[in-house]
Amino acid sequence: MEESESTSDNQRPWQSYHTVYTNAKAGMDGVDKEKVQRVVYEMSKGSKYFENEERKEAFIRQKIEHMRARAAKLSAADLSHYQKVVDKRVLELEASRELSRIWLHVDMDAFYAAVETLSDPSLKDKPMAVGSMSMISTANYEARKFGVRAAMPGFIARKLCLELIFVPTDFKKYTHYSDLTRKVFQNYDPNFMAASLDEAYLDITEVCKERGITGGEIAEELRSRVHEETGLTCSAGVAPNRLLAKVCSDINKPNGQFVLPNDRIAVMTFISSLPIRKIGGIGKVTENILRGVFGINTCEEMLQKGSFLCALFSPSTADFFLSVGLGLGGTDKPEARFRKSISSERTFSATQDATLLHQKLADIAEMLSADMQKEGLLGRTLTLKLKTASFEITNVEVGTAKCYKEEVLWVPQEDSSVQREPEDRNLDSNKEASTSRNEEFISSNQMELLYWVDDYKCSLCGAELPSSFVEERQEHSDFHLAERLQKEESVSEIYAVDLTNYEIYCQDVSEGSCCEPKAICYPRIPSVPVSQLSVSPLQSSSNGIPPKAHLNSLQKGTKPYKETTSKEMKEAISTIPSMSDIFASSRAQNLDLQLQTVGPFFRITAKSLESNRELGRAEGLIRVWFGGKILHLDSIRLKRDTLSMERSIFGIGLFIGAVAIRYGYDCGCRTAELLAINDSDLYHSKLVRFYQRIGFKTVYEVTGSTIGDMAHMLMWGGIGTRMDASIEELLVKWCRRFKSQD
DNA sequence: GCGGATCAC
DNA sequence: TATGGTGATCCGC
Repeated sequence: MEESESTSDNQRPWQSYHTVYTNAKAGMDGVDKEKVQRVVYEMSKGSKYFENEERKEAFIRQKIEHMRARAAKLSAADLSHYQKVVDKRVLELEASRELSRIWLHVDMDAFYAAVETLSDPSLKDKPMAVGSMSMISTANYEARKFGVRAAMPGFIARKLCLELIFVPTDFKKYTHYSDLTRKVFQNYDPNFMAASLDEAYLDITEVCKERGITGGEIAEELRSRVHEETGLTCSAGVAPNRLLAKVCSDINKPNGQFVLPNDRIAVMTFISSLPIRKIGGIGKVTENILRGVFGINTCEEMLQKGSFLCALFSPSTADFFLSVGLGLGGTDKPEARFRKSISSERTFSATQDATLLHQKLADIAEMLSADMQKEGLLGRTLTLKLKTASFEITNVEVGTAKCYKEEVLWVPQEDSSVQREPEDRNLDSNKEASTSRNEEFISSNQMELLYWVDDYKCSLCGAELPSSFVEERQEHSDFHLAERLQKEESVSEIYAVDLTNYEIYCQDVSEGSCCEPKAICYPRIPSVPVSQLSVSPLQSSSNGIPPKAHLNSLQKGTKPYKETTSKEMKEAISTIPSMSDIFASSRAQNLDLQLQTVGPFFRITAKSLESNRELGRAEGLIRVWFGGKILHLDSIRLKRDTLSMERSIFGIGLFIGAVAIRYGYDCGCRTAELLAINDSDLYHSKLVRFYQRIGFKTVYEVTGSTIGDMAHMLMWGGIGTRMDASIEELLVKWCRRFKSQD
């Protein structure tokens, strides 16, 4: 069997390319499947998409082999044990069989295409597809004769049918007609379950009883009423449960119906020869596995191979398979279903342009944000999805309660036209420069190692500090840290501002990392053409209340923030340094601090009152996130002049930080976030320690070693340590520092 | 809880 | 030239 397949592969290679398009589908009878297969193969061959499909198929084959081996290892004793499990489970499932309800599944015929034909009757009888050259949503029956079908890219469809007419999708129109159909459904089951714009499940038990007519008669009537209301045809299936009703509605498509009586024998007969692929939930992969490993083709065989299924699949999956074999599924009252996620994704041509990618992310984030606002929803988990040019997909998920790395989701506060100042992006330059700089930097690290000679003298400058001066030693160490950072800055003008680093990341990811998740060895990751953002799961919120209030009132067991604050904390908050405290205190140190804001962005500069020269600055922005506002710190940098000063580096950093934090507090932020960039291990650890001393806590290490980190790096502009701090806690912690100076 | 995979429309 | 967008679920760590 295998051999004959592989020899035929050599002569007719298209036979080995398994697309979903050749799968039996209504209106596809009489199609020259061989030709379709060949055309699809010829059009796909050599493309990135094709290569990815081959990878996926190889993976599935491997999975099948693995499972075969496991099945072969099962002993007679194992099998008899699992057979007992099956017998017991089948009895239980059988006992749960529900034959008293009548379900109806309605499925509009070629819905989008039919609606388009209503608005343009000239399309009637012509092969037509709704969609674009890249993707087809629906094809009318004329087009299906050529093998054109949903989910097929348009350019392949055109090859199959040269006269094919393309009509762009128009969801407004489809929604309108969908609403019309639903008004009809309403009359038969006010609680009908809409499965999509063009499909619904109705529990018609009551209507049948009340009117004393059969399910088939209801189906006829409903279909003709739908036609009267919309001019569209639909097909229906009537059966004792939803799973079967769905299968039935497909049997006499289009414009037909099929009734499966509420009778156990009828159901079992129906199911016995039914190909498993007809069952909702069994797709291409599952079908291949079940056939490849166990030789299962029909639902009946699910029961025959029950012991194997129980042995090799999880209980829930095995349960599903067994109920399919029994023709069970979906009879429960439709419970209130609520949305569990909301997402936005876009496909674009491959690029490595970091600015462009960032813009895409921002756009998508905006769309998502808008959708969520429209729906009045809040998220708890954020997922970033990336699809590379080779169609590999990777997700990064993050709980927003723990971590706020979604810089891309900042929502401009009032003026959305505010742009980042151009200064921030003046380094669209060469990664070579950056890389070599790093190498040089690393190689020179050793001479920069600080230790205390004889536990007394600084190895770098000879300063003398006994070990008992813990704080002073730390500050001295920070001094050298800043010195080092400063030197680097002098090599390349701007170091600390992010965004410009994207190029490095893209480069590192694309050429540096070889990723081997699971058994497949992927080649290098190329550019990143697709990105998706989604948020899940959701907690809905009633209208009009600001997000902050929502989060508090919705999180179970979590009292509003203020209430959880301890008494001591409350007292401390009342004494936290005000902005004027901080400014006064800084002037006492001959420091001139300034805070500038442009829209959501801010910059804090520290100048020497004596020399009027800049000593350091911090930049960042206030971004709105679902749980409230967040103070996002891009950088805290200290200037060269700072190094020659007597006063502690830590002190100046603290002053600048304090203004930023106080500003964030005044803006209503509860959290501050930053990335301690890791360009070299030595200074990174010091940087982290510096921020730790200020009061930040590590939330995540972005190492760049996993595919997933790619997303982090895109968002944060580098590898390093993501750190967060509670703004109130910081201010409380610092209060003595500033109050006492007053 | 996270990330990958599958499925449906 | 070119293979989508949205939402759900399950499995394995």
